[in-house]
Amino acid sequence: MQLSNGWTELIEDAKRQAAHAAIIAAPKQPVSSLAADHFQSKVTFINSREHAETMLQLVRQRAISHVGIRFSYFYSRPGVPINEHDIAYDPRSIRPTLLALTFVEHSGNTGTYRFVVDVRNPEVLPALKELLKEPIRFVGHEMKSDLFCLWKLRLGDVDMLWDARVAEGIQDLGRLHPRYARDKTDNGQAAQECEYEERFRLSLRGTCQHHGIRYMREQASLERQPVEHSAADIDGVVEDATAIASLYFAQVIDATIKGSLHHLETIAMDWTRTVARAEWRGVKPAVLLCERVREACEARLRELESQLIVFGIENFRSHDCLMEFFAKHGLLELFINDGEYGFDRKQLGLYIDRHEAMPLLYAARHIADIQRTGILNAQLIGGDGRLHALMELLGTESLRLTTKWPNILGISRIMRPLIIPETGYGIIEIDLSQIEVCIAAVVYWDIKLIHLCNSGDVYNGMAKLHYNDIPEADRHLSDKKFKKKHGPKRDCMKILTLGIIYGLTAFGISNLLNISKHEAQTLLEKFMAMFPSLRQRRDDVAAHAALRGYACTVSGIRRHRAAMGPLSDWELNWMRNHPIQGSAADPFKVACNRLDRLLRRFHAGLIVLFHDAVVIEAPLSHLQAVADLASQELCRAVQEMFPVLRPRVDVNIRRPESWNKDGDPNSVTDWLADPVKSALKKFEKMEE
DNA sequence: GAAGAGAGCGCC
DNA sequence: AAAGGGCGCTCTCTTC
Repeated sequence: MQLSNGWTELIEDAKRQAAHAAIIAAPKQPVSSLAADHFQSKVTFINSREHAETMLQLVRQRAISHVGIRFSYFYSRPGVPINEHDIAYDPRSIRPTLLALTFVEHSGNTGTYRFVVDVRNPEVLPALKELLKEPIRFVGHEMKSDLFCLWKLRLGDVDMLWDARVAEGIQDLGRLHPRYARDKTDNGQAAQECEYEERFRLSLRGTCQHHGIRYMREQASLERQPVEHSAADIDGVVEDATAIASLYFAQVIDATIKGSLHHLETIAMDWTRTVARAEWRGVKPAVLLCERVREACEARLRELESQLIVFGIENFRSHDCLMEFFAKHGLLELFINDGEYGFDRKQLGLYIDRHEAMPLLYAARHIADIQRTGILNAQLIGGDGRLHALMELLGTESLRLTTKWPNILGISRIMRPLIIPETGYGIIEIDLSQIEVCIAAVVYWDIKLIHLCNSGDVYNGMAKLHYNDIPEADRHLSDKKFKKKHGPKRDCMKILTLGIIYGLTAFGISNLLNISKHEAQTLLEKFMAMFPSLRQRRDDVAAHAALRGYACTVSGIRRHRAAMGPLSDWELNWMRNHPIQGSAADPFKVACNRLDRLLRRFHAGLIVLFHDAVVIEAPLSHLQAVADLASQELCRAVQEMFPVLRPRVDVNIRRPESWNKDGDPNSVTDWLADPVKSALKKFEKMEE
């Protein structure tokens, strides 16, 4: 390990900070006891250095349990309209105006001390910075914006935080899943009502209402720039901070009752900070390359569209147009599936040589898809030249992250080189290999599967067990060579394994492998017979979950069903899956939380957080050290939580000049050379 | 004309 | 009878 590199910078940073701190933190007078009563039952406005230091002294003298914090702010850049309802703001353009702090004291002198700090006056900042280092629980609501304000003001971090929105969101997961609303289907509005209800439930007002705390404030506009603080602004932000402070104990008790306190304390709260920092940091788009991709898409699509019109396809995006076209050529029966006609790419690919128009159609679909790549939207680039995708912590029932504007997690693999590092930096990606299979093995405690997971490529191992026609000599090949020689067998094992995790049926397998239902059934039976305890425990766990009404991860996060009566197929599926998907997220988040702190010494940072992989932007001089550290932390976190596992990582570090898949930084330029040919690449071999 | 549903595609 | 867990995004078509 070469950790020593980064320490030089760290120490220099510390020296600079120490020199700075010596100037600002030296107390002017000896410490004297402040009359605490004086600060109770009123709001103290802080707009000078002297007042800020008094506040700091008071906090240090009192036995504070926690503090509710709330910034008021606006965005100096106008937001980018995404649709009728949503506006994307550049987080870097945030302008904090006020900070309300409600300190809660619970020993002897029970009560609160309420302050509002005018953070537009730089004089108050040094004392504030000191205050944030105090070992107090800082409680916020949707703390991402509070953290952005702290970072904008260069006030550093808060160590112990509690996000009341996250705490609320983690309880009762699953109850408002839109699927329940849809299945009841008396009216189509149900799903939307679900979303609205969820939004209200997680709002400060909704959360206060749930816990019986009085709170009536309306949210202020984010683009209005207050010239002077009105009394209403000040009252409002104080009311927020005070309500937030009141929520803390109620939520801790609630979380204790519902079994999620441990998860909140050890994973979720730090995760909010980790994710906020990734959003704050953003990713850098290769602007010129994006432009070239945009132009290529437009040009090629125009060509393809006019060619398709010759064949009578006026609009290749229209289902009806395709129906008409295929009916005219007597090809419609190729696309029938369960009484419906589907023209998805798999089906088009299957019959690509049935008509001259098919390849054109296939290519047009592909290119239209590339055109939708979110990072091509130049409007979303922030003032710092980077894309700050919105990262939502509570976007899924399994507590995986979701991203939007742009959906950075959904960028097609070949388009990843559109993300590049800043000058002097490189991009690396580290994946936990086959982690969900490993977690399934542990959660459902199948010794045989655990052993396979620990002894190398798990799909290779399964193939060796499953197929008895593999020559003895091949069984001792390296994973890489085995994979190359017995690729199809390995792929089959992979699909069957995903079947365990995702609840695939024989019907689904027959579709995926293009085999008959009967063959699929036989294959699945034989496969499941290899792991009898996995099957048994998987069904036991689901049966218990059904009785309780919720599935549970290893750290105690529950996903509830919202219906009574017998389980639907879908519910059975997620009840089997949630313990795996949700539990796999835990060690991943723990590792990211540690990396969020550890990478700072290298001036490196996490930029994309997948569900089992991290993308890191790091100075070229420390690239290897950062990769080693990240690999180590990812493996360590898995091992701490699941000591029986021997996790491995895949490190993609060879071409750090861009984000890429499997070390290929040229996938975008290759695509640009001939987009149509690229789209049809998989059919080339068939023609030869 | 707005909004929802569904299809289809991308990611893990 | 349905048939693959978790998502975001965009386009078309229908409905209110």
